[in-house]
Amino acid sequence: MLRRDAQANRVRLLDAAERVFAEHGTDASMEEIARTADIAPATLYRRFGTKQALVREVLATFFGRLVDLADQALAEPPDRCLDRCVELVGYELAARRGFMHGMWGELAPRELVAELEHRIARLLARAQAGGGIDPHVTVGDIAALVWALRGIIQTSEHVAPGAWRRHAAYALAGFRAGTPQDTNPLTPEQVARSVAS
Amino acid sequence: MLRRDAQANRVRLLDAAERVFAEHGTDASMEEIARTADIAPATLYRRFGTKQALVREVLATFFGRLVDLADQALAEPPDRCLDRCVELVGYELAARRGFMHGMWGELAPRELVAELEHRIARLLARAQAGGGIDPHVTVGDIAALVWALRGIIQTSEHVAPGAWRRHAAYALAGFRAGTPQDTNPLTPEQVARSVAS
DNA sequence: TGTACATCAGTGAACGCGCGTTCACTGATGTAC
DNA sequence: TGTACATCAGTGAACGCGCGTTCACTGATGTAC
Repeated sequence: MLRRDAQANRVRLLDAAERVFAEHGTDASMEEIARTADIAPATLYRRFGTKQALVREVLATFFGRLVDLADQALAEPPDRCLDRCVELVGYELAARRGFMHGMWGELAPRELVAELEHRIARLLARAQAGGGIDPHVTVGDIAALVWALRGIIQTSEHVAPGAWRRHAAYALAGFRAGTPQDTNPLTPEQVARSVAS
Repeated sequence: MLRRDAQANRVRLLDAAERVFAEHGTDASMEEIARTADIAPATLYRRFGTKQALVREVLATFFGRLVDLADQALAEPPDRCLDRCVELVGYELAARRGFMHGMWGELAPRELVAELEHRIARLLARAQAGGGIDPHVTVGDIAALVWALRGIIQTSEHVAPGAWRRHAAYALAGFRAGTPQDTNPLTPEQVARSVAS
């Protein structure tokens, strides 16, 4: 059990870390976080041990929010639930642009990611059963859409805000239309010739 | 005019830089690049002045390749040229995963980016005129698709290789189908309530 | 073709800065009586 | 309720490492004759 003052500072530090990371990415220095919280850097270390542990903790609450959003979307009717989930997640990502930097893949909390995938599977099944989504769409395709939005937001949100919404709309339209056979795919030889290795 | 030995080393250094950056991202150290080229770090500085200049130069050849790919795609018939362009660019991005890290937006060569946008505009016009692409699709939408593929490749290429190809196919299907009116958009209040700021 | 010299290339070692992290110490909190 | 003490919190200063960058010097190349 933490002492009262320690607990209060812990909350302030987490708060500062979330804000700083969300804005400047996880490359932001521990010193900046401490300064934002108006607490000495050494205290930050007393509470979280290492920077990695701090990042992990902030990411955990972030993924927790994503899971919440997926739950909200599950309450929508089949023809809207998937769209709603994508939209909510997009807004969340856009509000936390800094988190997009680098690959937090390794620091992501395993259980929460699994949790999220589970919700997405349910959403997708629901949308395929009664929402007109192409049965060939997989959970991986939905995950890819999320990473896609992440990429758009990271790259261009400051210059073309809202571009991710248009992209999501077209991707979802594609999920409904299905993909035609690729009648003229590139052969591996063509790829090798065009793309120097 | 560079001396013969200097010119040769310059090429070797650029080569090493491209390979190292492509694999480990532009966070890779100058020391590693020098080691890869089997040349002393100080020489790297004699040739390129700063790390930023080196990155800039490597990125320029990268964007040059993208422009080339767009040109290749322009030779295809209207119903295939856009798909082909996206496919080629995707392979190129996947082959240079390291470049995806961080935002090279500021270091990207302005003229080549403009050049690329110009080709994309021509490709899009061609595809809209005779290739069945929704007239509402903009150049920004195509750019967003590229950033989207970038995001997917950066995040998941190592765990789900080829996911970007499926995503591209669905997005392009959406570009053909067009987006329906969003009959039930989230209000700003709903967004604010769901996405804590 | 051979030689002498000026020029610029290559380089090992060191510098400086930022940043994650730790130390040694002072101060606040909670508990036992 | 008041006091004494043990425990853990907070902190300014310093440490160490990685990395971009520079220095001072030796060595190769090209050119003039």
